[in-house]
Amino acid sequence: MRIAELSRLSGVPAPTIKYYVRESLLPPGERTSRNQAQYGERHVTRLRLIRALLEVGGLSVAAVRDVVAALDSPATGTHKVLGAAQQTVTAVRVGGSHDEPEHLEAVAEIRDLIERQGWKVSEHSPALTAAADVLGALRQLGQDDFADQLDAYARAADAVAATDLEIVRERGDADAMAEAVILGNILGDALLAALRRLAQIHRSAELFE
Amino acid sequence: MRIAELSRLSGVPAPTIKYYVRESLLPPGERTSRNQAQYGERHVTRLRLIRALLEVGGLSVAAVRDVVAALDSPATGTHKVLGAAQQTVTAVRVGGSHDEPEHLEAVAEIRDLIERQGWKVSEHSPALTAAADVLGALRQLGQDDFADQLDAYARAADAVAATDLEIVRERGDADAMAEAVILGNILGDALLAALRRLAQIHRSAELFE
DNA sequence: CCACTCTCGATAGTTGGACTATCTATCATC
DNA sequence: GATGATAGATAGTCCAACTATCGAGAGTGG
Repeated sequence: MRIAELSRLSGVPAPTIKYYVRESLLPPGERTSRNQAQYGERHVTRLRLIRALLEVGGLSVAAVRDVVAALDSPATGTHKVLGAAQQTVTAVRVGGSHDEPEHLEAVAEIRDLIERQGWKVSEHSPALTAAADVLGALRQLGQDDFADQLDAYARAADAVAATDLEIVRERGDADAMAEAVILGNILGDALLAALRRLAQIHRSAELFE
Repeated sequence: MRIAELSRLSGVPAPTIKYYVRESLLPPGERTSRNQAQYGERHVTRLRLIRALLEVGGLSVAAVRDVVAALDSPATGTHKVLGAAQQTVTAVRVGGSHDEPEHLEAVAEIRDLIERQGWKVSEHSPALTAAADVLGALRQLGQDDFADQLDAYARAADAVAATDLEIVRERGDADAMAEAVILGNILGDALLAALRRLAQIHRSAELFE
C-alpha cells in the first residue's frame, strides 16, 4: 500500500507518518522508485503501537524511539532482553538532584525494603532510584504514613509482577516476551492506576457511607 | 520573608514563583505595600507540593492548578471530598475517541470486571473510562493475554486501595484526607510503578537464570 | 501521451506549554 | 538619598510534536 492508505488505516495523517519515519519510530517503506514506496501490514501494526505508547502510555517521541529500538534489536538471552526492555521503560521519567542526604537516606530505605521482600536486585537499578525519588518526595512533603506502608505496597507490586511474569512465560519467543514486558509495563501502569481508582471508589463508599 | 528567601528555601527561581502565582498554583503573598509582599511557611510547603506534582508526578501546570484548587476548596462531606479529589486526579490524562464499537466493548468488559469484583462504582466514572481505554488499546495491539488477566490485576489494585484507604482513615480531618488521596494517587502511582519494576527484576532472574 | 493526482524528501513554519527576561514604578534600608 | 530589591506587566525563549509547502519525479485514466 502507499502512504495515503497507510494513513487511512492507521488514522495518522500522512505528514505525521513521514515525521515518525524521520524520527526513526517507523521504518521507511520499501522503495520501488525514486519517489514511491510500499508499506505493509507491519507498518500498520507499528503505527498502532506508536500511537498507543504516545497517547495511552504518555511517552515522549524520544522514549518511543528507544522502546521500538529495543523491540527491533536482535535478542540475546531471555533475561537480558527483559532487562533491556525494563531499562528502556524505567528510564522514561527521571530528572532530579541525586546528591542530597535526603535522597541517600531514601535509597537506603528502599534497599532495606528490597532486603525484607527477599528481592534480588542490582544496587544500581534505575527502578531503585525511581522508587527512592518518590519516597524522598513523600517524606519531604510530610507524608510519612505513606512511607510507613511501603511493605504493603511492595507486596501488591509483587503480586502484579507475578502476573506479569506469568504472561511473559507463556509467550513463545524472546521477541514476544520483550513486547509483553514493554507493553505490560507502559500500558499496564495506566491500567493499574485506573483499576486502583475504581477499587478506591468502592472502598471509600463502603467506609464513609 | 520576601520572594528572594522563598526562592532560596524552595529552590524555585523567583520569576518562576511569580509565574506560579499568575497561574494560580500559589496564592500571592500578603501585601504590605504597593511593591512588597510577605510570604510564609505555607508558601514554602505549597511550592514543594507543586514541584513534586510537576516533577515526580509528571502533571501539567494546568493539572496542578486543579489539584491545589481541590485541596483549597472547603470540605463538605468526607466521601464527597474524596470523590472530588479522585476526579481531579483521574481526569488528568485522557484524550481519545469514545464512540467506536471497540471502545464500547471494552467498557462492557470493565463493567463485568467490576461486577465480578463486587465493586460498587458509578457507570460514568472517569476511572472506568480510563480503564476501558487501556484495555481497548491492549486488545487492538493483540495483547489479549493481558486482557485475560484483568482479574488478577484487579485483585492487586484492590489490595493497594485497601492500604490507601487505611492511610486515609487514620487522618484526622477532611483536608488531610483529601491530601492523602491526591498525593497517594499521584505520587503513589509512580511509587507502585517503580516497585513493580523491582519485583519484576527479581522474579525474572529467578525464572530465567 | 498528456493532464492530473500522488509521492518522497527537504525545509520551514506553527502551536502549546513552561518558563525566563526586561522594564517601570515603587519601596526598604543602610 | 544612593543602592538594591520588589510587584506586576509584557514580551521573549526554548522545546516538543506536529503541519505546511515545495520541487522533482512517478502512476494512471482518457
